[in-house]
Amino acid sequence: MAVSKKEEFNKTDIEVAEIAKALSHPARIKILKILNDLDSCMVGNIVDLLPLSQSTVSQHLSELKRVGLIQGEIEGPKICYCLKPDVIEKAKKEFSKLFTQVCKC
Amino acid sequence: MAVSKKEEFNKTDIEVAEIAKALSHPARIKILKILNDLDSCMVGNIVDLLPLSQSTVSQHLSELKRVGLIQGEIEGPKICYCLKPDVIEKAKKEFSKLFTQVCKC
DNA sequence: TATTCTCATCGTATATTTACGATGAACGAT
DNA sequence: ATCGTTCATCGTAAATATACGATGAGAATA
Repeated sequence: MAVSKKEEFNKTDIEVAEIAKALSHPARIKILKILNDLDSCMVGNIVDLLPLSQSTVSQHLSELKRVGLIQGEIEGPKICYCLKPDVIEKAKKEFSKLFTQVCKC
Repeated sequence: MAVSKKEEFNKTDIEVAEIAKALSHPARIKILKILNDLDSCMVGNIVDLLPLSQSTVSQHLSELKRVGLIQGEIEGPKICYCLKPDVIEKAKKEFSKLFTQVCKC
């Protein structure tokens, strides 16, 4: 695509778009729900619940981690992933604000 | 990417992901805001407010139209685009539900 | 009818995303 | 020290997204 022009927009719009991008695949939506449901949050557990390979799931986790919606902590040979409620809360507010702003109400 | 596996997820997650995808570019976020601000909503007006070519803007409008967030009505040689508040309202609720569900609160 | 305006679509180039298997690093257990 | 487990990353292939200019269709206007 030649050259991206995303940076030419305002910071808030870019931020919301980034979060939206992280949520733009059903696997990532489901991962968030899984992390909310499970106590233990090994990658293997998540892989078992998705129709995707381990490496693909790992990529999806990276994308969610990139925007800060989740975090991973090393726990021996395993990695414990979990939600970051403060970031999710912030995202919730930003989306709510956007929709309200744009909803003529 | 070999073959997409998106259809293998549940319908609700796919729907939310689709809306998120439509919101995953700052140009499209801005277009929603522009449509909310302007009375007249010709494509040309939108193009003037974005750092993108007419054809690119047209593609972004198509994506928003595809998921139903906006609609376009022919008005002579022009096309009047406008928001679809009911769909936006629905999207707002779905995102709110997702974040609440996933926020441990 | 010819011209102009408005916009979608086509063709194209390049970037990014999605998917997988293979590999290797890090760690615990034997 | 070796082995098994766990996971990220690499390499790769194919699909999709982003961007543009060119073209053409449709409608109003001259």
